[in-house]
Amino acid sequence: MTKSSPNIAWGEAALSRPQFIEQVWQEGRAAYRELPWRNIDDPFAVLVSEVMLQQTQVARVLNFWPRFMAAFPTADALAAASSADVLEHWQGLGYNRRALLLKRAAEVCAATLQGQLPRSYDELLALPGVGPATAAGVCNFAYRTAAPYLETNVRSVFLHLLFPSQENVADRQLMPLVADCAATEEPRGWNYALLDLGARLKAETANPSRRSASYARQSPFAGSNRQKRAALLRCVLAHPEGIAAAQAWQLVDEELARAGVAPADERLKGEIAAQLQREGFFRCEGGLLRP
DNA sequence: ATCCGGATAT
DNA sequence: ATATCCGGAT
Repeated sequence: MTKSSPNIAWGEAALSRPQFIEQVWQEGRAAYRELPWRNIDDPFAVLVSEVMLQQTQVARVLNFWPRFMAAFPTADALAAASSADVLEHWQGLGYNRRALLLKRAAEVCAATLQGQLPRSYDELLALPGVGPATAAGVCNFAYRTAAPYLETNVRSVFLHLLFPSQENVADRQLMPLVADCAATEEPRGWNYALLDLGARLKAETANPSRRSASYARQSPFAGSNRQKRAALLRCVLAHPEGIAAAQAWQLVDEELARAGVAPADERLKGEIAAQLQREGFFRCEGGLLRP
């Protein structure tokens, strides 16, 4: 049952493979969203959009992708830019690590591929900050070469149509179906249809992806390490000439206080600053935190 | 107060 | 396997 190749178990629903594919094409096309990073062949521009769309919704990315691409139009440009400049353009998008990883990916392309992006899924996957979904996104959308693309909107479509009542559905169950459908003549259009139908389903009904085994609730932001990390980074970026750690933390504590959040204790402050340095967000030179 | 969302390090 | 990483909208 798990192996018979043309007749893999097609979810739990009474929907055949051709019926499923037809329905996704029909409803996905009807729900089509025109987005600035769509229908372009430039793999770097697509990579930037895919990385921004990791853990960040379309509405937010719309405010950032055009400005980012104007500032860093090519992998060479991003590789040559300062981390501070790149992080500045990322502020407000969240999960700042992604910006550093994207810049490192650009540096790999600049150093080893004359500024071009790799063509193959496996080589894309090897780039910093590029996982299975992002690598598949670049293949499908930029190169129009088919690759199984499984992210939240796609997951929602498969769960809604093929696992309508099952809870805790693992990606391991979904992936064979996604891969089966991915073998198409039109990988770009097919995956746009999946994304757009998924987005429509979420707008109309309870998020089907909540029935995914990998769905996780977030811990609260207020009072979190994430909040303090982000505030410290913003503070250091605002002082290009460098700022003493104690002074930076005083400014951060004031900002937290305005948000009704207690200041971090000294031990935590040290750990957060050290962690950010280790990850490459800034350096400590002559007692000054410097982007 | 609750919601949304991929990759990486351990 | 599990913990961690952001911020705005609602």
